[in-house]
Amino acid sequence: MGVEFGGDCSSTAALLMSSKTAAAEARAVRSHSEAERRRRQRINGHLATLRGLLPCAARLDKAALLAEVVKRVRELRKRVEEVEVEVAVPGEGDEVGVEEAEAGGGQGRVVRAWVCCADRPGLMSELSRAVQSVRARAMRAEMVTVGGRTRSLLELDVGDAAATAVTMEAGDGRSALQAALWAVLLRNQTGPVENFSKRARKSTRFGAT
Amino acid sequence: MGVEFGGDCSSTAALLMSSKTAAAEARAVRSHSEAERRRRQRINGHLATLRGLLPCAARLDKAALLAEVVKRVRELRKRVEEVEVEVAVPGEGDEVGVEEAEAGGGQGRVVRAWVCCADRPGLMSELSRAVQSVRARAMRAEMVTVGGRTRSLLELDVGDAAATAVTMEAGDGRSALQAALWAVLLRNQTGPVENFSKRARKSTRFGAT
DNA sequence: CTCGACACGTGAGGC
DNA sequence: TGCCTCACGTGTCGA
Repeated sequence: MGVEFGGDCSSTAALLMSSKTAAAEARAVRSHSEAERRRRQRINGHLATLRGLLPCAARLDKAALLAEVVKRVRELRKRVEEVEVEVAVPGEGDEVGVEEAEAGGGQGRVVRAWVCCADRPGLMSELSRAVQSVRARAMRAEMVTVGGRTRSLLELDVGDAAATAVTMEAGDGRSALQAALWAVLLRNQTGPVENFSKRARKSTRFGAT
Repeated sequence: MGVEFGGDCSSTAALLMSSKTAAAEARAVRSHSEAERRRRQRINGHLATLRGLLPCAARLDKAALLAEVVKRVRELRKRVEEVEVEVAVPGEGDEVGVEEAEAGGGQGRVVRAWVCCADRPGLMSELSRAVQSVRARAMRAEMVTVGGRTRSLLELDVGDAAATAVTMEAGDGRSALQAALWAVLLRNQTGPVENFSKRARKSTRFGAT
């Protein structure tokens, strides 16, 4: 309302203010609105792309769509961090690690163990036997091999560890597991155990987050 | 420009058009602009959240930010589809599947196999031996166990399969692998093989995208 | 001064 | 009718 009368007002204003920039301003104003329109097109185009990318979020409020996008990004980011950062590309050095997992699962102690070494046939079986040898159970295992080197991550349920090894403390259980894993790793080597400590790197990280 | 004169124009218009809705429209107009302002706040709020969520995309154009978000969502969606949809939560029915992977890795045929069955100690070792029995090599393995049921995904390098089994065609190699995996699965059962086909579900999906 | 990005108010259209 | 969402043109600030 009042816009159709605004023509008179603005023309009056134009006559009053700048006399020389009459048609020049007209072009400037038009280019301005066109540029703004293009900007909106870019934004809404990306918004439409996101709408297509999200499965459930067709026909959604522009704001609600963005909220949904935020949710999805958070979910996916968490998923990736869970499984991808942990099992990274195998490193150059041989490595064995054991650490307590955060107390999320509930009953039974959960331990996270990883081994990085040269790949060889049967390695998976040997690791599995090592796990069994300390009375642990693999809840979840992941392994990646590239360029002849392999890295395995084992999420182990060590039950109520005290029951299976009454005389052991928790620390002994961990080092038993670690020793078994080291044994698997060293079975690959030419010489026996004399370079044991030399090959040990940042093993048995504990409580790292 | 002309807006400061618009006050006169609009009041004139108000006097001319509807005499009774004078102050009512004033309130309506104000509420409208306020609502619109709130709408903008919601959108920009979510936009800011996304800005914080993306690592590299601080201080970015609003449109460029959305483009970056689109990119991230595509990346993450691909990642998740690669490793998470395949290794989903173990189903209720026993299942063995073998399929050719897309030709991404380069040399050597890559086969993707999965097994879903009841969990038991030593299952991992048996699966590993089954893989070895068909002269395949595990490039990558993933396994998830929940509620006593387990599902494993194996990405196998079957080398140049023709070399290890000269008389075999590719199809025979696949079914050999599948038979070995079925053998592992059935070792768990009470009765032997009579319910073989009853337990077979959507096994040996092939070429699915 | 021009260009690009932003927030604002406003008209149109959908429940 | 009122409320809501959207696109539009515009004023404004900063390179």
